[in-house]
Amino acid sequence: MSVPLYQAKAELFRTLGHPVRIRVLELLQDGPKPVRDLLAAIDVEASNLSQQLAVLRRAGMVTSHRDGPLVMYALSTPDVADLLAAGRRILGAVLTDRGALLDELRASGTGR
Amino acid sequence: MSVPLYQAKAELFRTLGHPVRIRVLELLQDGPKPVRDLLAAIDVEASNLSQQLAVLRRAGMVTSHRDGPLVMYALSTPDVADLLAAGRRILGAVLTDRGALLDELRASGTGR
DNA sequence: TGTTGATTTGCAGAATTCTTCAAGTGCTAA
DNA sequence: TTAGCACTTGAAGAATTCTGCAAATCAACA
Repeated sequence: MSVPLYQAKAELFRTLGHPVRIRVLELLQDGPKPVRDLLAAIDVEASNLSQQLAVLRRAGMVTSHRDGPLVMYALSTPDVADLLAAGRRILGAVLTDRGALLDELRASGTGR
Repeated sequence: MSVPLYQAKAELFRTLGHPVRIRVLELLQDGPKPVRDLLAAIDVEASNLSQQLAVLRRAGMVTSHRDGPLVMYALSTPDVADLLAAGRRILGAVLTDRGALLDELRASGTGR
């Protein structure tokens, strides 16, 4: 398999590797939203949000268009929702393993 | 939703945001493998591979154990395969959109 | 035409992540 | 017990990514 392909895959995941970007995508799962709403929901500076939106745009994960005074954003494909769901599942699996480990650690006596 | 949760999700995806780490996970989909095999398949320095394996281990995505002179690695949960598959799907969607855009760009005449 | 609200852009410094080199550990077999 | 794979760890410099501030753009409206 070609190296550039691995590169592309890595970049795709890296695009999701930021809390603000994840939140934006999750909010957009419910449908298109103007920046103003994202800003109200996320607690980040406007310029920072805009930078993160630019990252998502460059990666082709969202699209935007101006609607009067507002700029609307939307997921470019509903597949994004699948990816987020898959992420949630793994996080669940990993965290419960961690939890189990933590319990085991505590039960083992001396701790740390 | 709590901020640490978004942090955790972002870290999960960020873990996948590296070509070598992606390749390792894809290779491990076929079953456990010793480092030596990964090294033969990936074209990266041993110490670098080891660093990337450590990242995957810390994130809880793979587990390792020594088997005689070799160290074996395995996916910690098969859910990882789903995530990779979801990634492939989105990459497909995004790249075809890009392709379409590129075609449109070319057809439009002046280019750029 | 002058303002104001909404969003983006350009940057600089801080923080992270990558890559590589050198050195260290664990196991096996001569 | 020494030699030699198989891997991991530590550390430093290079490269990339984040964050916030100031300034610019764009539309609508008084």
